[in-house]
Amino acid sequence: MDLSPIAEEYLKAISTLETEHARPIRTVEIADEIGVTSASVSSMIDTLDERGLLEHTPYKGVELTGDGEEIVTTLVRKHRLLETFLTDHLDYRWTDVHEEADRLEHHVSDEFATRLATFLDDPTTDPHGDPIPDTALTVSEESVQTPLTEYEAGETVVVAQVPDRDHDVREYLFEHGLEPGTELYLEAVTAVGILEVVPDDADDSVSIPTKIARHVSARATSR
Amino acid sequence: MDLSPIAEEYLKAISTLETEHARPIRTVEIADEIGVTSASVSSMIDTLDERGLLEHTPYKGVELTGDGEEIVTTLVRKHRLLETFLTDHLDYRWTDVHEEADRLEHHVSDEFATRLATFLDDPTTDPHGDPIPDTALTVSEESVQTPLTEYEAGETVVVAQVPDRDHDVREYLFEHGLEPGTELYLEAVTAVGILEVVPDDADDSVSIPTKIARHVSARATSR
DNA sequence: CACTAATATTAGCCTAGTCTAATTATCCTC
DNA sequence: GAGGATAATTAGACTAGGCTAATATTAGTG
Ligand SMILES: [Mn+2]
Ligand SMILES: [Mn+2]
Ligand SMILES: [Mn+2]
Ligand SMILES: [Mn+2]
Repeated sequence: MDLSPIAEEYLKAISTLETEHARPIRTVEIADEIGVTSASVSSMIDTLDERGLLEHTPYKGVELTGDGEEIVTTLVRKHRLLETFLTDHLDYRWTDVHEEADRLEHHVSDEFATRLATFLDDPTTDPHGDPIPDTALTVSEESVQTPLTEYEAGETVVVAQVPDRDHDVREYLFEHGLEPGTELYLEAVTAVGILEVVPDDADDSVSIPTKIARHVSARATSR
Repeated sequence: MDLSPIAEEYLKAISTLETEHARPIRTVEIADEIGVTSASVSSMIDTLDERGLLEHTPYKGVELTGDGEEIVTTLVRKHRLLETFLTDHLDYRWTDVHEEADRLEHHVSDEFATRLATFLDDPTTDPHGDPIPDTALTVSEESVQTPLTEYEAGETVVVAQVPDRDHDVREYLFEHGLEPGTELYLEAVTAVGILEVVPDDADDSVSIPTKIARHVSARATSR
């Protein structure tokens, strides 16, 4: 039988946490990520385990199986293709596409994804700079990207990735003209950790709190 | 609170039956249309009545209220915009779009519909020739269209509408080269009611059983 | 090593939507 | 106008996913 959108959301959450922590994921972490109680998570873990999508060691945590990961990658591919379509063709702001894609990813068919990818000319990154898995569900090496906080005053970098899920961070970046592709001159790093940067299309410098800059990654300019 | 996709499907079914019969709709008719038991329908009727989306006269039948009709029209608009997108931009055959649209219509936001309509250049008919309600949810007068069976041998007509939901009928029409816009010369109507027609792009005539022709509507050619 | 805090699981209840079986209402025919 | 057929509703049970409260396990601290 087919997996429900809710079950799929659990798999995605577990995958995100695995990438973040590189170790088995605890019940309470999933509960926090999704916003349900630990009791609900325990029960969903049972059903996902029975379907062979994860391995559960009671009182220890869970790990996705190959099958579980495959489902997640399919979802991520659909999600990022949808986000790309929304920004590139429906004129959505890149700050507004995540929620729509997060709903639709569970309802578009594989056929739809294949055809949408062709329509979009097989894009490799989404509007937030995240890689789009290809048809074989291979994720291109997340090219070496470094948090903005690792650079030093005087350097010029290009914004590579911005967070897709945190509304406030998205709005902050949008309002200050930062998005994937924006070139930045790193003017100064203040004592309290605020970065003063000058975007390529602006005259004045913009202050970015560390709390936000930590989640923005950038590449050194090839120039 | 928001309506579930399932509740929305009930409203659509009732609306379809109302259009077809122009009288209050009975429980068993809804059950047949959706494929559930009468007991399930009775219970859903209660919830939709409580929400003011239909009026139920026990043992007599239901009628949609204005609010109920509005929800249906919004769904129909989304459905037909999606079908148009799928055929015109994702290269789906017009025979294959109904099912995808029937799922997605419940999950795309109003914002998405608005933007998709703009992207598509505000189309007024879908790939089956059905009218697309506009933003104000007005359905353009279903322009006078007559079933193919009403025409007589010797006339030339243009196919205006084909059925969107019946898989077998869709396949039959597709395989015989009939779709909205196809021009037909009505060669003969046989005693048993089979129509012999010649599509504009074919040399040979094609036989269409009455059972199918009844569901295809056409306009007399303006030529 | 025992105690406590944190975490996980289980038990039991709720809602939405489904079903079958039982009951009730309506309608049609004689 | 009564009887039987048909349709509608109600009762009661099941599943998925949620919750709270109770219980069990683990881990860390003294
Ligand atoms: Mn996203
Ligand atoms: Mn999602
Ligand atoms: Mn359709
Ligand atoms: Mn539908």
